[in-house]
Amino acid sequence: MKEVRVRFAPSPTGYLHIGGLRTALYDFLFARNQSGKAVLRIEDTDQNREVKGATESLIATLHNLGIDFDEGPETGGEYGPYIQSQRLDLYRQHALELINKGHAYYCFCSTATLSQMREEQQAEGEFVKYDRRCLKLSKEEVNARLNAGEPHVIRLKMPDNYRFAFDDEVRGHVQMDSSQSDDQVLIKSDGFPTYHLAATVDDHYMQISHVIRGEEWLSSTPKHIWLYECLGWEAPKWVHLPLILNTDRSKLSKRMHDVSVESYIQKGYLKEALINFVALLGWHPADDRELYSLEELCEAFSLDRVNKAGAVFDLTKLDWMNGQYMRSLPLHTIADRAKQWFPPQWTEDYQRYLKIISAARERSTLLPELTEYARIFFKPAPLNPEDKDFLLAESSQKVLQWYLQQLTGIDADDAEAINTITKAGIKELGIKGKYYYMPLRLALIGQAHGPDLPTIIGILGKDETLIRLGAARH
RNA sequence: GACCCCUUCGUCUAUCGGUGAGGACUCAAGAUUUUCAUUCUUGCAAGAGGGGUUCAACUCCCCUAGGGGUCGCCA
Repeated sequence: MKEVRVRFAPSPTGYLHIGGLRTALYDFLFARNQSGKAVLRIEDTDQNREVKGATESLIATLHNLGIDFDEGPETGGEYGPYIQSQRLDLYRQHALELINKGHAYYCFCSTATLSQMREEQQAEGEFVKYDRRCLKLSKEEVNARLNAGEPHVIRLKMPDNYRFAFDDEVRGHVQMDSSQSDDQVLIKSDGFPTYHLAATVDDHYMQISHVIRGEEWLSSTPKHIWLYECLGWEAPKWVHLPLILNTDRSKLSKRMHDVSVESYIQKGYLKEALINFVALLGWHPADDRELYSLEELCEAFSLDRVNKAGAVFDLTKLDWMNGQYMRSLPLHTIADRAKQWFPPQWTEDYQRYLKIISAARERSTLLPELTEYARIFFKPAPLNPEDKDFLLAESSQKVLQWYLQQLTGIDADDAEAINTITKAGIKELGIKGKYYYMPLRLALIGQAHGPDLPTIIGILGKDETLIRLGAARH
């Protein structure tokens, strides 16, 4: 069997789209699963849309997520260059070849002419497509206008009355009539190729075995198939992934959702959760398992379990999953990832910082929430009036007084000893439940709810514990 | 509008002709916990509609409806 080679081919227009992440991930998983190669190719053929630095940030984001490509602009490889703007000659060469074979032609129509033509077709209720007026130009006239330096494009001549049929790996057999395909522009007037030409040429030379892309490409697949035929190349296998959807079931867009992967990372989502969650949007193994690491996904992934229907991007489940990873990942991993949200002084004492993260991760969904939970250990939360009154009550003061005395002879890290005196206090004072615990928690952290006493005291340390207890006494 | 794709709980999904249609998220109730969180248990909730084929259809076929995608010198 032919070696599996797939490519992820984003345009450097600013950020990694959630849909792009899913495609990149499936490319990666499929390649790994099949012991094939995953190629990263930058499709920067639209000079108007290109954003400076986008390529670098795209590569960095993918790398940070652990999705590393075998070949690409930064890693190199034997099929480079992997940036389309560096392969312009190759595209032009094949466009010319198509013209020579009679499969493509020069077109001098201006955008104004074209839009007028389209308006008329629209008004007539016709299928909107190029009317081929430049195909009728004589060779002499074409050459004359070319020599005169007239702006022009090169168009692909689609066949008439042709039935395109192909087998899509997820959709099965798909058929389309050539009458629905426009004479696509192959080379733009600025000399750059369009996606259709560039991708086809590159996929061929990079020996791509499976073209994995979003369903939005399904209807232009006939154009690509035709290009392969005209160029005399063998077409790859087609894999059109279901779309990721907005809540209203339209294609996921930034109008309705945050769609940039970077922004989810900035919000404090963990890459493990993001990857796990996105992997399950459109693919699912046969069993009921929900939690998968990247490695496990590589092991389990297969194209034949990719769904046909689009999947709504549901943050609620992502949040749940993130919480799962907040608790299950190694403590130091969470601690390191959370660091950027913490003031430097809060992490100086690393052992103490770890204790804080350990307590806080149980109660957090996103990374920045850890900082909020940590706050109470550096400065008690300000008491609200009711809590203040509660703390002033006679029984509360008794608890505080007693606890303060008992604690003096105890090690703050000795959880067992703390539990012992805590229980002893209940017996001794005859105060229990919220009347016992609330004053202590209020005095120690300024709020009625939170971690258990040994945890709080262990983090605070003995000195600080005594100070806070003392400060609450009147 | 034309063409193409899609259709199981609110959401992500399992099921590849024979199931009380399963799991997860959400939500509700309960248990655990001094509290919060976690965790556990239970519950609510689905085959778009109509025809076929078959002893048997969520599963195969057809029609209808609904949703989506595409129709750029953007990808």
